[in-house]
Amino acid sequence: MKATINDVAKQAQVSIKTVSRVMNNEPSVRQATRDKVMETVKALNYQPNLAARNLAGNKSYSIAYVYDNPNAYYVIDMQNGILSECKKQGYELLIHPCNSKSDDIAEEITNMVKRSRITGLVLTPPFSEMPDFIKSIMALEVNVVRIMSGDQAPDNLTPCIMINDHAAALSITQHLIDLGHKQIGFIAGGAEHKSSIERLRGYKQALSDNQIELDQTLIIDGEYSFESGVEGAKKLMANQRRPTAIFSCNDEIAAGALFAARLMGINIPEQLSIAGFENSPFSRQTWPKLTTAHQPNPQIAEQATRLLIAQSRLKENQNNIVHYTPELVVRDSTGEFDSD
Amino acid sequence: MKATINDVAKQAQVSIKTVSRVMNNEPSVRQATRDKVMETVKALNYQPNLAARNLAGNKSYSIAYVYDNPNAYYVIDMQNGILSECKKQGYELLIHPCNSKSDDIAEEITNMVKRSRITGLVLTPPFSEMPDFIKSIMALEVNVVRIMSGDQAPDNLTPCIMINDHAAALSITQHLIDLGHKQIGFIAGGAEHKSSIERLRGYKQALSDNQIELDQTLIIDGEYSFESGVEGAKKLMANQRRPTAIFSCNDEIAAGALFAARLMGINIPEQLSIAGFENSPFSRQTWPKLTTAHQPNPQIAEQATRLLIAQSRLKENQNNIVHYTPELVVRDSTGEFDSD
DNA sequence: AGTAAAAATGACAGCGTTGTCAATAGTGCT
DNA sequence: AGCACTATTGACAACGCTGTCATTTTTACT
Repeated sequence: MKATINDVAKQAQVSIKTVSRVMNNEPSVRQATRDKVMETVKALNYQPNLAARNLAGNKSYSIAYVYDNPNAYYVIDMQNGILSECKKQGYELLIHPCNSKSDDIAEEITNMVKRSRITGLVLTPPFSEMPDFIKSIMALEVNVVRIMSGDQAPDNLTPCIMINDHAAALSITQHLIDLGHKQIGFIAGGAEHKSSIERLRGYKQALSDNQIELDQTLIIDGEYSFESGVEGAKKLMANQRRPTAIFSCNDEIAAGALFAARLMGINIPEQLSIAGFENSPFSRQTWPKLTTAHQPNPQIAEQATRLLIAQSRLKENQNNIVHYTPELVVRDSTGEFDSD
Repeated sequence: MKATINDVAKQAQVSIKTVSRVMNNEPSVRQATRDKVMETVKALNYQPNLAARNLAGNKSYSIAYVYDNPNAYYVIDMQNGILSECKKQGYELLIHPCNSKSDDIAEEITNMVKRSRITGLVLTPPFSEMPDFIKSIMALEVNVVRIMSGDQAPDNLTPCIMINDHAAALSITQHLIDLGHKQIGFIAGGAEHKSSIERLRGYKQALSDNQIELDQTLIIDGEYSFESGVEGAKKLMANQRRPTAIFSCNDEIAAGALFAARLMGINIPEQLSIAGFENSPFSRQTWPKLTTAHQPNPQIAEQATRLLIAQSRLKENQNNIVHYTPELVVRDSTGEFDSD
């Protein structure tokens, strides 16, 4: 039923090694031989057995995406980006959702890497931002690429994709300021997330750049969820100094804030501007549509995978760093400050 | 670095076959021997090499999820469900998003199955509803489980999970009727989706059960998207016989309808009731929250995977069929008909 | 204790590839 | 044609495990 390399070799009247060379696009095969083999491969509909290849070559041509993120849109974007590059380079993808707070998470990943002889790991926050975890993983012979928030890599242990949340948050805040807002609320996404910290930093920087005094009561310690947006907006609107605009740390929070505003009978954007961050699909499915910052996750994932695979082909460390800055997308949830 | 079965055998002073037996939980190993081996396994931190196991055993302990679905929430739910069962049973998951309309899709899947010696495939719509595709895949020695819409399996080629969209749509429509609505619009999800057809059938049945005459102008040929919901609602509200309620074929359409209603200044649910279908996360993130039908996708996926693996252990065909009916979830987007 | 049957263990040949290294064929010269 | 290379090809041993079947040990009886 399933043809093996032996069947192909026999029928094409060459050695199995030659078939192997053709299948792996190795040099030193005469064109005529190559054609003859390829013809037989097609005739027999031969597909190399990956398990055998992995075993013999002691490499797996497979990478794993390790994540702990409840955001379906984010995960799917990452997966698609990784898969797209994997397909190009003939790699397989194993997905590994898991609990980053589990005690033996490092062991869990280690075992997976060993069992499947994983070539490389793609890590997103929070894993990419856990130094001890990174170190224990690096003890294995496995390549790692990290996608994380910040403007420079924390070390050069691995290639990194750095997301400049600081700059992006700065431009969102500047956008609000340009619209005339001076009292701008901020709903954070949780101190355990570097992205939230960086976005807050950008927010503060923008205020300071424009000589607007920072008002701590306008900063809410939230988390990345719809409910948190609801709560945050309620608190902010109950503040003695009511904000005229709210910068929510992501779209989900912003959607929650929108929801809360509606409950309180506040019109968006006439009475309150709300900005999100992420440009997730539902930032276009709210009413009004959200002003936000766009981060091209599939491309980022693809790039990361490219770096990872490139790294795995090298012996020495290269550890490229690539930077991305999410871009402001202005929609209908932000408008001019109207001092009614 | 990485311990092999030989290292374990040597250190535990048994044969590699015994180690193999212990690792695979086979009977006929004395408890004392088993303990001795396990101890050594832990000491050496031995993890069996899956590639070697697959090659030697000529089976892969890995299944693939083949899908073509833009709905991130759905895909993630399915993945998580499949993975959960895979973890329990020691299987790996390969995800394979692809274009169901591509000409050589059957070949693409065939090749993947051959290369990775896939044990089984989990298919969701549209793949599960493509008879020719199913037939050509069944020609391989691969197990398949289908998750699909309908009240009975179309054939008994594979185990199936049947989603009773008809019954669920019937109860949503009945809910609207119970609220006093008689002019109920329907925005469909596209004739290429069995789910949409079944939901429409349920809608019609409910009307007929209640002696409400069917008005074709209240049925809109839409598709499963937010934009389609916007368009559909606009058309319906421009109809000479304006509906007082809209049953949208899924939550995304419903969110679009909600959006359109807002644009037209129509209050929900006072002036118009809107129901969705799916209970996706954003059915809770709209204002007001959507009445919808809940379908426990992760459990369905888990169950499907269980059937798949069970099937793969059998020689003869069992092909179990399991039925699920999504359940009505009443929230705030539907209310009593108010003949203002 | 001795015996037959059952239970536990082991030896060894694959599984379908790739890596290594040797062998052969082809090329450009003189 | 003959030589020294270089390009191409092939033989064969791994890779780390499981399947098969033979062997040894234990158990349950007489």
